[in-house]
Amino acid sequence: MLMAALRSQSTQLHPLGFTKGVCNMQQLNGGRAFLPCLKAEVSSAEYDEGPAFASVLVDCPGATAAYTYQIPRGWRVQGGDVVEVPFGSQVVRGIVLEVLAVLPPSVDPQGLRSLLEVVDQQLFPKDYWALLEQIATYYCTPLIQVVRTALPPGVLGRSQRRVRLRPPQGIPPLSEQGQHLLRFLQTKGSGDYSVRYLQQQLPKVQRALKELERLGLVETYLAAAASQQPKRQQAVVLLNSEGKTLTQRQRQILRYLQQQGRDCWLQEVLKATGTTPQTLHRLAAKGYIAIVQQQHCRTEQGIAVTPDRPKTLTPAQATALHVISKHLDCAQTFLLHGVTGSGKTEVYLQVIAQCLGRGRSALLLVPEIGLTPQLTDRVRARFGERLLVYHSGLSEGERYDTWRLTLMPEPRVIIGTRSAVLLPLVGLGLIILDEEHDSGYKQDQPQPCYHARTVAQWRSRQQQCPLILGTATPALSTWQAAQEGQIHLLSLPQRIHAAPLPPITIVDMRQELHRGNRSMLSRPLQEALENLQGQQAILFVPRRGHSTFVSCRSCGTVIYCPHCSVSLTGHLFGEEMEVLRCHYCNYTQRVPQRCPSCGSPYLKPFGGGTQRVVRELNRLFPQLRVLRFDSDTTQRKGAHRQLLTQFAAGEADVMVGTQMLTKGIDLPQVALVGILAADSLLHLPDYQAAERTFQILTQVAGRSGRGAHPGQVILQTYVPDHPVITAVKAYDWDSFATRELSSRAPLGYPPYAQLVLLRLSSPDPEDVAATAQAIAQHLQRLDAVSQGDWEVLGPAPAAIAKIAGRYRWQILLKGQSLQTCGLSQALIHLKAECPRSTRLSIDVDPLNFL
DNA sequence: AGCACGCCGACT
DNA sequence: GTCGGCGTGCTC
Repeated sequence: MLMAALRSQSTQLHPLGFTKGVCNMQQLNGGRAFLPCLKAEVSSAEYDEGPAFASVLVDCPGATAAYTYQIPRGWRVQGGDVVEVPFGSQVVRGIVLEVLAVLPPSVDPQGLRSLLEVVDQQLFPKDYWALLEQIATYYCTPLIQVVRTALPPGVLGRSQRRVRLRPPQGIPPLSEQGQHLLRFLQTKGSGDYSVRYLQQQLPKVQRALKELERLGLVETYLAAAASQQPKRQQAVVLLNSEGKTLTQRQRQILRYLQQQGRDCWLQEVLKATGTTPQTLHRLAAKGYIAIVQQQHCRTEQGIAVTPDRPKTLTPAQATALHVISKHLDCAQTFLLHGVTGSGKTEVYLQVIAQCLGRGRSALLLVPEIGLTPQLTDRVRARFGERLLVYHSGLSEGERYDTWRLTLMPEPRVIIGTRSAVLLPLVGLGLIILDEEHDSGYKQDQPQPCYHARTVAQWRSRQQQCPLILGTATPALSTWQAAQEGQIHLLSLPQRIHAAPLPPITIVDMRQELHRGNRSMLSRPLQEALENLQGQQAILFVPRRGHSTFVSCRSCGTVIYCPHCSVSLTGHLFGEEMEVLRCHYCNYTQRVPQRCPSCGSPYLKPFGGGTQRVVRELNRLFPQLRVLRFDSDTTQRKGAHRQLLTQFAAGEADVMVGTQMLTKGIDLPQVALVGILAADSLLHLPDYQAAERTFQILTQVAGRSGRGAHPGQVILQTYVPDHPVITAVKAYDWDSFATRELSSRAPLGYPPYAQLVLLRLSSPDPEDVAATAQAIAQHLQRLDAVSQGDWEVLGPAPAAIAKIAGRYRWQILLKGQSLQTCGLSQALIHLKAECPRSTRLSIDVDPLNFL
């Protein structure tokens, strides 16, 4: 309740507290921008108007309300400032919500403490703050947690308690633990550790620490939170390019600077002109150049690509572009529904160009950055230095700098994953979600469990700019909204150059078995592989190592993870050595020699993971060169790109891979796509199984025949008559969507209702079960539920009943619009009802039910 | 998250 | 009696 009051209050007050959000922007420098400066000058004379207090949102779990602090005399503090404050025995950071002239009556003046430091300023443009509050409200997440996910690393963060050795002195008698700890500190490195680390490494550290501290052998101290700072480098500024007293060398340097037409990094000049720092300093002394410290932005630099020009559009592309460009000032959402290979990207690029031309930035969201190097390259080729890339794989420095750059209104193209929708993005004029159906846009791990599409829709409304959702296989909710007219539907029904979609052949695997073919590769697929004739093939195996579990052929026992209730998956290390690994917690063990249950030696991997397919291929077609493309082989940084490049260059004939193959890969030489086990997707325990299957199969099929060759697709299944399979075969999106929607309506599944999933977990199986029961009962008593607007399903153990030693239960809520029924507040307060051992997470509009 | 405070079981 | 386990509650 306090939080709610605070929130509504602060929303009203913010316009006073927040300034424009962008401060002293340095001028751009040859396409290279500099970061906004960090700290405003503090002058004691001007702000001497009596006591002031700051209401601070503290970055500390369990502290969701705001706390009031004294602002030291002469400090200039505003809403949105990041500050460091004392909090209990620690020092933490927080955000100033508002500045108060009088102390709220609820705060005891005796216990009042002061701000310690202003760490950062002007990070929250007014609109941006409103967006974060909207996310917090909609996704039932404390505001501070939303702020924490939105800010780049190194802005928040807390101090840590550390220990260090004091100068050596006589060693008095010590307890066993004391000796142990002292020896640990002395032998390992500097003898300076965080208490947290020591607690993980050694038993009973607390006690031993106190002992050593009492005897003066060690001291503990509070280390400040690690801050990111803009990086500074020496730069050369040209002041005067003409002069009489110049040497040959000096003239050459000045000419170079003149040609560049911008400030250059000192290192860059040295390298380019082959000169020495002394020469440059001599030029500076003569007044021709200045050498200054400037901020250097750590933004991801792509490999150099040859510039690219806009392409001629097909009539359908041209129509789509024309319609969108008439709405560049409207908060209109478009569904760009284009079959695979229909040239959606070219439409994006040309809309982006128009947006930039109007001086506004464009945000291009992709499901996973590593999977779309081709798209990134194309954007870079078209827009060069205006491109910024943002995703969680960047270094902390890169993320910090890129984040700050988007505070400046300079028009840019930002390409990024889900989290990029949370960038401040001042001057935003266009948002594009490529592959909008992809579930990678939904966060389901830490709260807020936001969907990038939902947040993008809010931003589009806030900024009065268009939002383009592009895909060949829309999410059903998107499709439904388009049918109802809330979204403007734009179709690209044909491939570029009117290339046909590859025909799909369905192979009934039951008959294959009947005919005595026990291989994972059906005869038609084997024949197609034999007849590749220099062209390339992709074999798709749903899910990594799906059903490569190890089972005993004698008694049927399957080896499971001791921590999670999932079977372990076999992995090849080198040639033969099999290792078993858990997909959830990464527990790893060797394959046992004998079955742990019956002792039989016939313990064998089962089913067809990517590795087994590769082995089978090698056995049947030793002449074919095979590449494996899954999360094992693409873990290294840049491995995605490397594998794709290798394949594109024709260094392999067949690529065997998982889901990753479905995404944005454009390989003209692929003439054959084989789908090995379509069924395992269809039968997942999930109401979206049909939708997902249709999407994945259609996307994979679309990888074929993108070049001059027509291409073909062979789809293996045990249920050839399943409506999803027949719809995929016919490329009949409309009838599939209609059918699927009409089956969801009576069950009250989205888009006909809203779902909220409560996930509970605890190391104690009885604790979770009991808590889940208690919460479900509590929910039953709420007005929205007892009046029948909302339904409580469960509690039930989760499909994966245990992950990383925690037992999991869930409760599903189903109803109409969470926002209007007053349930959100009740959900937020549920956390307080859980015992410490159980964790509760609230997932609004969940997509992942495992 | 830390950290203090406080209430029960096994020892000098 | 006290030391030391960890369950509960608070931090402006």
